Amino acid sequence: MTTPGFHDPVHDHERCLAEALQEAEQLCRDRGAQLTPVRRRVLELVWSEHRPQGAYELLEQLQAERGRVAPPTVYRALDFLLAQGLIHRIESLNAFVGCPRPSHVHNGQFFICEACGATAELSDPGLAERIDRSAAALGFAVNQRIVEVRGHCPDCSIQGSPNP
Amino acid sequence: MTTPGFHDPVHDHERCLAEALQEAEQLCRDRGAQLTPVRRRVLELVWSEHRPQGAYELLEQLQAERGRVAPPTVYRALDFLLAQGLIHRIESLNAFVGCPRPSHVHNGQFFICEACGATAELSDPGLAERIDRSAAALGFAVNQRIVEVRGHCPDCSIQGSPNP
DNA sequence: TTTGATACGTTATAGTATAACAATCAATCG
DNA sequence: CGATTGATTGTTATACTATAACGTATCAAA
Repeated sequence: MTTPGFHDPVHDHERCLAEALQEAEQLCRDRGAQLTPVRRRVLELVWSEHRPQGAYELLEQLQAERGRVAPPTVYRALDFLLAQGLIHRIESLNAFVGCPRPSHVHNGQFFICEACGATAELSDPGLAERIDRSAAALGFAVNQRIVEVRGHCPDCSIQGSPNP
Repeated sequence: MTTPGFHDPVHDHERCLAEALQEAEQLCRDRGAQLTPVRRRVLELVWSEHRPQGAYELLEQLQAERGRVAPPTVYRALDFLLAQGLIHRIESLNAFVGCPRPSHVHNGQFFICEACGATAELSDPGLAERIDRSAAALGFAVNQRIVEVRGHCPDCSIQGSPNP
C-alpha cells in the first residue's frame, strides 16, 4: 500500500500506481468483478496524480488516446470503480481520487489542499464513531459519512511556498 | 432560534421562517450588509423548507413571482447569503439550506435524509477538534471542515415509513 | 456634478451528469 | 449449432449546475 498522508512532491509515483493497479486486479478477481480495459485505464488515469480529477479531465485524456469517447463511457467506468471502492468521489470538487486502501471498507476523511490540489486520505475510526454518536442522538441511521477538510498542505502552507 | 435536530413533520414552520428572517435582518444591520429585496426573498425561499434546495429550484420560484430572472441573480444572492453565513451549501447535493445559527461562526455537521431530504445541522466542537488534530498530524492548515452524513431521518427509518 | 462603489439585469457559455436506445460479445442452454 | 441472456460499451441527445462578461441603475461621498 501507499504511505498515508501527503506525498513528497518527488516520490516514486510509478510505484504508487503499480501497487494500486495490482491491488485493484486482485480485488476484482476475488470478487468476480470485471476490470475491463476501459475501467482499468480510467483507474490508471485517476491514479496518475494524488489530486482529484474531474470526469471531463479524464475524458479528455481518454479521447487523446482512443479518439471519440463520450461522457457516459467515463462516468460508467467511474461508477464501477466507486462501487468497488477503488476510487472516492470528492463532493466539494466534483472530482475523483484513487483510494489507497480499497480492500478496507471505510469512509475516509479527505484533506484537500486549496493551493496545489493534493489530497490525502485518512481513516480515523474514532471520528466515525463520534459522528455515529451524534447521529444516534438524533435518531438518524447513518449510510455514509462525508468528511472533506479544505486548507493547505504542508508544502503549500509554509511561506515562500510553491503555490501561495 | 429554531430547535436543533430534525423537525416534526408538522411544526410551526411560520415561526422558523420568521425567526430566521428576523435574525438575518438584525445581523445584516449590525454588519452594514445590505439584505436587499432579492436577497431577502431568496433567503425566505431557502427557508421555506428544512431541506436543501437547488439554485434552479429557487430560480423557478423567483421566476414564478417576478417574470424573467436569470441564473446569476439567484447565484449572486446565494453567494451573499453564504458570505454572511445565513445559509450553508450542501456539497453532496449542490443545494442550499438555511443556517439556524447564523451569528455563530461555525462549520456544522449536516445529517441528510436520503428518503425525504430533510436535513439537520449540528455543531459538535469536539468533532472539529478531532479533525483539527488529524490535520495537525499531517501538517495541514485547516480552512473549512465539510461534514455531511447521509442516511435516514427518524421519520424515514422506521418501517412503514412515509418515504421508504 | 462627477466619481466610485454596489447591486442588479442580460446574454452567452462553461462545466458536470444522465436518459434512452443501439451494438457487441461471451457464456450458457435447448 | 443456433438462440437466448446478461453485461459492457457505443452513440446521441439532453438535463442540470455554475460563471464570465458587459451593461444599467442607484446612491452616497468627494
